[in-house]
Amino acid sequence: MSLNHAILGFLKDKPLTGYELKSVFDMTVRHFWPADQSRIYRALSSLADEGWTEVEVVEQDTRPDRKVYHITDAGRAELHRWLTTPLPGKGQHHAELVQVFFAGQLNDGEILDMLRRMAAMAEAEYNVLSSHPALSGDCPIENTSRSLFFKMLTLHYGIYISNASATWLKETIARIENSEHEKGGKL
Amino acid sequence: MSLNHAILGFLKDKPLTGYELKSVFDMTVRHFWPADQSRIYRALSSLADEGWTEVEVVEQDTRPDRKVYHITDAGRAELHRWLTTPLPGKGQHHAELVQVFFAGQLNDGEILDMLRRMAAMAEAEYNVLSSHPALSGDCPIENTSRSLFFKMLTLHYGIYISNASATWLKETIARIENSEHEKGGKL
DNA sequence: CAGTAATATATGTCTACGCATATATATGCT
DNA sequence: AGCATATATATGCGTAGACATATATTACTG
Repeated sequence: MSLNHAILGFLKDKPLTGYELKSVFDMTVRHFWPADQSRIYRALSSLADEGWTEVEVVEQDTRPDRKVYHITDAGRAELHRWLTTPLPGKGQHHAELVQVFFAGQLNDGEILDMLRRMAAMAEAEYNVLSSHPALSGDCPIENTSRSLFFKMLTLHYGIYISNASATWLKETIARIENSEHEKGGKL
Repeated sequence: MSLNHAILGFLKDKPLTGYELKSVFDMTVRHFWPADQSRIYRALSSLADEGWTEVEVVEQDTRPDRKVYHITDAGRAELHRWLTTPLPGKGQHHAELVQVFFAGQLNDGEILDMLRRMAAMAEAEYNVLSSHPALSGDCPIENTSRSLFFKMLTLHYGIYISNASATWLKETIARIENSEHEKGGKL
């Protein structure tokens, strides 16, 4: 399970609590691996059950005790195993494309609303990623320059793909505005 | 739920059985909406429960009776409602990017294996989509030229994105072969 | 003074999805 | 003769994920 292994990946750098992990996920991998708070806590339980992490309970007076998770040797081995194992390439479910696929049933106004909305989403995504703090050297996690290189790669991938997506949508909108779909224009 | 609405989309053209729907899904929307056989049958049950379809049982001697599903007026209304409703933009989970994100923990040989494998997958996807029968005019479902226009759009999107993905991976591989990640090269 | 955000963990529950399996028969291939 | 494939539907089960809610305190902001 990728969530478990992503957590191991973060814990390898530094011991963390569930609460801290939630904000680390949000600051770094949110755009390709959004993680729900409740799932992080449950994943942390299962990692400890399997012996891949150990819990250090830090008592606090005024707040709930912090449970700081440390990766074990077994956890490091499991992380390495997973990182070098090909993933079963599961087809992604892309509900927006289902809407496009059946858009012929709508009138042009409805279709343009749909596509403009999607284009706005793709552009917003592009803008969010393009203004990511890591791009201005403000990196929220500890990194060697080597590990930073690969973390930045995923950000650049997101920028690249959201840009491609937005471009495709804008071109499609332009084609529909020119009524190509009614003139039998070639794709 | 998109599966339910995709089924309604197909049934609007033509009444179909679960078995037929499975092959229609595989021939048309598989690349952005893979549908498990068991899920299709369960979806069909729930569509009938909600009154969006009606079942016509066609008896057969040697095989199980065919249950042909027809869309109802309520079903057509629901389909239109869904097609014109913005989807809650859920972040996709992309496990391969998790592997790239933590790839700094691997050695260069392991990383190149990973990226070459991913590039091969992306290229394979690109090749499959590029040789889709619909591109040579061999279209497996009934279509007006208007509805065909939008169905083709999703195919072109897949080709466009898988190409972008493969290009990004190949460029990344080249950069690592040139050891940019060890020279502190800029991204 | 009241409301909200931050710190911190945890459970309950629903749904979608994936995989396996069950049942039954005809046809075609090797 | 045996095996795979196509036709046809259905249930069982495990897991991941989404969303809500519970608990408890401090610190800030209007």
